[in-house]
Amino acid sequence: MADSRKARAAETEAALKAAAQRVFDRLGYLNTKITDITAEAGRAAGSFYNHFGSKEDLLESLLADMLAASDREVHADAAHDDDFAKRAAIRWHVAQYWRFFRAHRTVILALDQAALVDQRFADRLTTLLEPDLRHLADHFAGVSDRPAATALAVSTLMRQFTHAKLVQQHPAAADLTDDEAIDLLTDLVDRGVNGR
Amino acid sequence: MADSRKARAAETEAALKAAAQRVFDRLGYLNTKITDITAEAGRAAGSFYNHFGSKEDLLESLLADMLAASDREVHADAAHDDDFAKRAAIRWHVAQYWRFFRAHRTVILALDQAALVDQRFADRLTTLLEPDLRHLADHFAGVSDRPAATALAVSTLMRQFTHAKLVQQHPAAADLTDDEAIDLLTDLVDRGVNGR
DNA sequence: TGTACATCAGTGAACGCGCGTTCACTGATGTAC
DNA sequence: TGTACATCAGTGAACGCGCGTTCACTGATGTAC
Repeated sequence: MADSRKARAAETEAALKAAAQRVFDRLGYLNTKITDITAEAGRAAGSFYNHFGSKEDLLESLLADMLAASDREVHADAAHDDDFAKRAAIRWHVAQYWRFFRAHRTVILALDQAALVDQRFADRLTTLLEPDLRHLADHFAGVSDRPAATALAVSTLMRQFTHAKLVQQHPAAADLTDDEAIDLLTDLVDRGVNGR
Repeated sequence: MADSRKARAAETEAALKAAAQRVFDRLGYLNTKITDITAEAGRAAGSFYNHFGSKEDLLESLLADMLAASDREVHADAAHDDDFAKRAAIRWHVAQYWRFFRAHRTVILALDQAALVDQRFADRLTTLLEPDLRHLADHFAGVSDRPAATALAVSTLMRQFTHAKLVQQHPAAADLTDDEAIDLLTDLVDRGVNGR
């Protein structure tokens, strides 16, 4: 076969990415050394640099994968109800976020950690999240007199609560099923803005 | 004077702590090198180890200071209304948290960063925050059927929104005064649990 | 189809930078007599 | 009160560890003729 070399390279690159995710999960992005990743992937240390310029570069690559997957997921969904006066519309968005976080938590957390020590990543992340936040703010425009700030509050609430439950496995949320957690958040937001 | 030596040592230690806070503010805890701190304090690198065993040790010391200050602040306050069916009681707690975060933000953020890469700090932090969370959960007991999870959600909301506004200076919250921010959070929580 | 050479992915030992940490030294302060 | 010695805070050059990064080498795959 004329391109088994390219195939081998692609295989190694994929193996490094997969290994990176497992190690990030175990040690956290910041605590992970290049050689942790290559060891987990069963390759030599030098191999890493055939595929990525640095750990940050690899993370960028994982981010690109996540965004591609996210685009696919969003387009797969039918047009959604955006009337936040209705509880059901709010619940749909909360559930959407919950699923997204659950699917991509390793990369999301790695990005958070990278943003903490690297201003470039912090700016990058803000820019990436901005459209989602604006989208949320649009939904709040009909039901709140401060849609932008409310959207920010609600998105931070979802982000952190999801993190507490799914990553920290915080005892205060331990006995909630996913659906119960989604309902709890939905109620807080629905009543919080609709005053029901 | 018989103890001007002790006084000098105490002065240097205080200078190192103050310098550390300024540098943490500027670079973040994780990005700060020991020599950044000693340089900021105008001392030699070796001087650091006369007072602290490590950067973590210094942070522990700042944490102790913060807890002492926090105890004083709490005791200075008169007994507060704990009936969360009343908006005023909720607002008092939100405002209290806001003030605390504003006063101690540098140390709180440093602790967050330390917890990210050091499990010891993460556990430490969870243990330290546990009483506050329980306190909050008690207040929610009368108005929510899931007081523990609600307390967690509300505390993460306050933590992150305060962070977004006071640290990131997020554009979506830029035009809010402190009082407006506190009112927005109060409304979300009050309506969110009391369904008004 | 076979042979000779070129290219490429992968290897891992070695290099070197950054930074935490040490330690012999200084000068000032405290103590003993 | 004065002198001699001890103690201590602070100094900064030097040391060494950890880890990112390089690079000469290997063996396999692709290409030219």
